[in-house]
Amino acid sequence: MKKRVICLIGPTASGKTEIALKLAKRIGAEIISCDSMQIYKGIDIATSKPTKAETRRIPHHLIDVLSPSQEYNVALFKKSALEKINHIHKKGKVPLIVGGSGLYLRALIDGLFEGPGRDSALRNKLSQQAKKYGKAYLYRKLKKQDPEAACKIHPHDLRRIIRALEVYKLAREPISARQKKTFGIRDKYDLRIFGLRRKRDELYRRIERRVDKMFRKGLASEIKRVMKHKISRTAEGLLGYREIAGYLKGEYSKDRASELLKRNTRHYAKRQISWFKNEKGVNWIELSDEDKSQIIADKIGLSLSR
RNA sequence: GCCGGGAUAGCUCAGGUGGUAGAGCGCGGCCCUGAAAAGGCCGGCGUCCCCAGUUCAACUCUGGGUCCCGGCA
Repeated sequence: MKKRVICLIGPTASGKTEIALKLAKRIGAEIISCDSMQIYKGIDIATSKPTKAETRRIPHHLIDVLSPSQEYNVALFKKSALEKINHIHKKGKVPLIVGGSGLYLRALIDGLFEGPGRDSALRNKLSQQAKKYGKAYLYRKLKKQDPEAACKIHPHDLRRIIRALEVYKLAREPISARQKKTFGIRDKYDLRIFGLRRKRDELYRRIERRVDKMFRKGLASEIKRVMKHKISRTAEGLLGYREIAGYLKGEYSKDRASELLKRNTRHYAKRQISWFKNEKGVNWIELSDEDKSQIIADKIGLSLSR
């Protein structure tokens, strides 16, 4: 009999954390965070982490493990998530994977191609070339090496062009060929995926309320603290980092920073919605403002026991 | 009150010897496999302030209004 793995996904501010805690309690689960930013220590407000009291009640994994100066990526996530799943199963408990990093989740359940990791020196070299000769130069190169990948990648999408060239150079095989050879845990476990959905305007209102709350809780001083130390490229992408840094440097007002953060978070939520739409096998749960998280958690729990 | 400047997409603004108009942002949609809270792509019929005149044709010219912004009183 296959062991069970449960996933809870949804866009930012959809209410994952709260429902996950209640569900975990009900079914005796331990939570694995599927989140590229909650992995970082010292960034709590900006990432809306569960509180210390909450993580004491329900064991959480892959939260607070890296310093913001360290890089993180899908491959690292996948590896440690697999370990955690095993570890939790051995304890006779059920792993509950919760988060909004869509790529991470997909890489975990459908697999990540076996490829060379990033090579910073090579990437630097390539991006220098792009600056010197233009993106089109690199794109033409890719077209010659790997026409299939070039076909999928937009000529302006420099990041993906570079990655494809990087893989070709290091692996001596096109990325498009490698990407076909992936396997994940979809069939290995009894996988149940639940997705949270809300009406667009309600979700956006929740985002705005959450950002206001972050400011009240001291978002600005948290970012100020983070800015004092070296920060990795990954952590730098955190929503709130650039927006608050601009305010702290005196480029614009606090209100403007809040406005920007709200807008950028809305854009982010939209991208998540787009991404999750293509996720296979999701049981979507339509939520509204009136729904209580306990009742939703109970519903999910009930559907799992049938 | 006088003298300038302005009124065009949700917002900020371009524009045109008269042939019904664009950019950025927002907003909406989408793509995505080692930076993913990142990165990329696509989408514009809108009373061109109102009224009258000239004209085959006015958002564009002329006259008269209305409102806004400067300066001077």
